[in-house]
Amino acid sequence: MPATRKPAHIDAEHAPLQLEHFLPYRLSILSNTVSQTIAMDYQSRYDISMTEWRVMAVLARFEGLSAREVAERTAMDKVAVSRALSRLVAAGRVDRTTHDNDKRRSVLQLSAAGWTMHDEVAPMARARERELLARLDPEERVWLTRILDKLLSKSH
Amino acid sequence: MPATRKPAHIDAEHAPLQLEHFLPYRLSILSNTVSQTIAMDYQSRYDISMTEWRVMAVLARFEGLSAREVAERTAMDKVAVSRALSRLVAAGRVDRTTHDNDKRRSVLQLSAAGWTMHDEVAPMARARERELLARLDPEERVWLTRILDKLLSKSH
DNA sequence: ACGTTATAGTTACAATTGAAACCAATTGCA
DNA sequence: TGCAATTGGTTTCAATTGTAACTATAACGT
Repeated sequence: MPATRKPAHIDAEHAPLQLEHFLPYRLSILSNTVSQTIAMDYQSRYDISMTEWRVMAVLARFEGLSAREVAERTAMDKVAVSRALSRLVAAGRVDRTTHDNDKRRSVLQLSAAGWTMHDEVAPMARARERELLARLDPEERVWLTRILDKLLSKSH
Repeated sequence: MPATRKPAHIDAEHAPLQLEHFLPYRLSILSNTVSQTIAMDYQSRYDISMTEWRVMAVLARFEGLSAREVAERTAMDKVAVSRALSRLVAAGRVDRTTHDNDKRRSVLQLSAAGWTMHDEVAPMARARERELLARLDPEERVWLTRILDKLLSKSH
């Protein structure tokens, strides 16, 4: 138990950062904790990574996307999407065909097995989200949504 | 420009996740964006990673920590800390000695060069944090702090 | 004091990730 | 047309990270 420690510099000479009050650091800790909790749910049961799950999630909502479109919607880069897809296709969770009018593009959709898995994982993910939100008052939940909307909006 | 796309399933049969409204996903995007912006500031100027910067930040506040204590305060695991430290010591930014009464423990502190760098980077990091917070109203900033305090508190 | 267990930190090896180069198909346009 | 530039996607190689094993020292229990 390392109790309170003497700060290196009591004077403001160096003005060191207080990590535990530094917003970027706090966001990083929270995000990692939350994502890891959810990831544990599916990584143990199914053999799937967070990136693969995100790809499946967008394909559940939008059928027939190309890999590039998946990349856009998941905020992943195209290499990561390519790798996730090759695993998903190999595992039989995603069907990949070629676009009729553009042989470069792939046309992606969940397979039957992919849907089955999705329908098991999606409720778990939502349950974790609810758990998290349950720690806030209704009022706080509204503010959080509003704050994230602002901070995530592209136009600065 | 892929306009609005037809959802794969209009009926609630599969209840797909809406990633863009899913809290864990939004936290992840925000956290990554923010951290990367700050990291760009120092990665280009100095040759240093985010983990190394975090180690320096805690050593700026608390002199003479051991590696394990650094790990605790940065929420990094001990291997990551060990690696960060070996680079920092090699680069002459951190001085490492051995604890008098326990030869296993290291005693760490920023070197003069480390302090110089710290004093240049810390204000930049704070400036980025201010930039981010400037996008919120004062009221929202208060709520955000309160919400993060709650979500980060250990006792669930 | 002595053997067992625990702790601090590093090393080694595998798995993951990132960046650049690459291939193939398509588009733009002289 | 035909050829340069662009786009969709994959591959390759290096760098980063994660996990387990390991070394050295210290603490504990008898």
